[in-house]
Amino acid sequence: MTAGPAEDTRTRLLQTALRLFTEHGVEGTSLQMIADALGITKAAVYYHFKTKAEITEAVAEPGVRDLDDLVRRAAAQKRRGVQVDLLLEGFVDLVIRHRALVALFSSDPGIARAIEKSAHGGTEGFGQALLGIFSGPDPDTTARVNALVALTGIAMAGGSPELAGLGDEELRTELLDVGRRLLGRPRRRTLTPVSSL
Amino acid sequence: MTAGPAEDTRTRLLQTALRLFTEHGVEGTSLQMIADALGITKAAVYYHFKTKAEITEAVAEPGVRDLDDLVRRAAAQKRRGVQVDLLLEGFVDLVIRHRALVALFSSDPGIARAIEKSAHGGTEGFGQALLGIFSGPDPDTTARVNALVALTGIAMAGGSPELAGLGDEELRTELLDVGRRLLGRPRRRTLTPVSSL
DNA sequence: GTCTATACTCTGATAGAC
DNA sequence: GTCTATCAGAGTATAGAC
Repeated sequence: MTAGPAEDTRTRLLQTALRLFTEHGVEGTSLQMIADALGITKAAVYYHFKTKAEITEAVAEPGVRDLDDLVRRAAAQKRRGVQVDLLLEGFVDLVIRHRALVALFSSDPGIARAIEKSAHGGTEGFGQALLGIFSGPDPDTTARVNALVALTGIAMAGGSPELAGLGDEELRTELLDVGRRLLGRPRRRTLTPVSSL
Repeated sequence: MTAGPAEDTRTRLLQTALRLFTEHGVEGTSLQMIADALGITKAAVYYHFKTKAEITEAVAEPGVRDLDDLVRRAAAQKRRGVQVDLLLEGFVDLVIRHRALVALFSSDPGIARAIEKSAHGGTEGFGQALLGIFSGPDPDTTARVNALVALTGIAMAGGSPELAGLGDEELRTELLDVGRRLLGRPRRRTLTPVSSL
């Protein structure tokens, strides 16, 4: 948490790792590549992170943290409509804010597993928690399918290179629209800015 | 293509590989694990496939082949409505028929890359082709987002363990419904059976 | 506390004997 | 068609320089 030369190397390492992961995938990025890019040795990398998995977890951590916060905040709401709206808007904002990470996560099991492990402080993946709120209590099959398609579709579309050229605001409006349609929420203008989460 | 003892080992190898890939992911499955499960050595595996990537491609091949056929058949249709309906129904059927494969492909870049390489006989991934038909000519942003969400959502939901307990017919109905909703196609009863593709 | 040197095991992959 | 032997490179690990 404190600043300093050590923290600096650690930070540079994570930035470099994210870049290399994005370019070559997690599997396709070796510790040697990271070390070379930083001008240090493989063993030096190992000093900062005991395993490669620890690096992927640290890279994903900002997104995981935001997602975890979001789920807690949504779960704390009493009315289901508010719960769903808050979760949907928060999720869309999160996908946009962490676009690079989401793109990586959407197409790489290394990151996906890191997220499931590190998050929610427990055994259960919090994909379950998201789905539970989106599909509601005692959901029928249709509700479950719609919730799943909304969740995965928003994440995949948001991370897709296909839409990488879209601006944040436009992408946000589109993803919210499609999410509301799938979840049966009324379409409305929301004034919540992207930076509010 | 001919039957025989060689083909038998090859077949067993691919079955075993799919099972292990599903359990541990592509990256998490070593050639040694495959060899051990078959009671042969790693080098024997290399007799049947020159690289590990060749194994993942061969595992994915049945699904890739069906998808390729589907895209060609859809592209051959003249009217856009027919194109979209045929592609949607075919895609849903395909996801259901190759559930295990889709689950793997949805969460593993090893398989995803194998598919993009081996398919459509060329440089361009045929995810583009699917998207092109779904989003239509000169699509606006909304159409592109809806097509992306439909495509990825159907694949991810169909391959999700969350819906693994659903029967083929029920899953088919649900995925078709959500797909039609996203693509703006009229909901209708279709009599095309799963086995018709 | 930060890093280098070195080495160990396992992976994907190749060559050649049977 | 399968084996043994071997390889370079991966992730992991420790000892020790500074």
